[in-house]
Amino acid sequence: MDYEKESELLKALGHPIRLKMVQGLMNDECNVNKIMDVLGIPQSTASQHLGKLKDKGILVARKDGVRTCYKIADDKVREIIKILEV
Amino acid sequence: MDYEKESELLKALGHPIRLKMVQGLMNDECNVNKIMDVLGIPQSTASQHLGKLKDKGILVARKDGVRTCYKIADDKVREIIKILEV
DNA sequence: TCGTTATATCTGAATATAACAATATTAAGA
DNA sequence: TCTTAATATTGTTATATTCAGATATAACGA
Repeated sequence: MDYEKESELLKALGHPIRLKMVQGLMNDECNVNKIMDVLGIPQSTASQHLGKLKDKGILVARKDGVRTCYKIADDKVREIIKILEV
Repeated sequence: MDYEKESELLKALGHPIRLKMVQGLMNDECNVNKIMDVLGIPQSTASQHLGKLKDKGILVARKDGVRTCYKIADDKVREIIKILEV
């Protein structure tokens, strides 16, 4: 196991807002605007958390005009979320 | 899902030393002294990390005379480690 | 081009975490 | 009781994270 890498992954998931974001993306892709509304947080805060999730390879971003759609990029992450959902 | 609680769990696992500790405890229980030697870190550092893992309910401690044996207390944690090991 | 919308980046203050030496505590044996 | 070994706690310093306002950038329609 690459302890540095995997612990970074866990740390990135280890924040309530980011955990909500990732779980919310388990089913559908979503844009920052929508995520921001659902979570009730300022736009810059949402963007920063999404940026961190992207940096760690948890999410990938796809540009669609002005919008940015994020989705889960790592199957390990999906499995971890499922375990926590039980 | 209790986002606060689960994200605290992930955050506690999200440190290379703590991840190594928990993985090392997947098979056998272990005392601080041994863990410290294996990881090559000062005793106080090891104790603090173990303390945090205990606080978050990831490990339980059992006193055996002067020794303290830690073991994994949470099956979700075992599953997460297994996923990361693949 | 201008205005608007969506998103990202910058910035600084507040807070949290990390490391580790020093010290305290506790248990067991001489 | 005195010593020693194992572990926990405390204090300090360095570093990282979080939040949110301000600002920048980019795409689109009028």
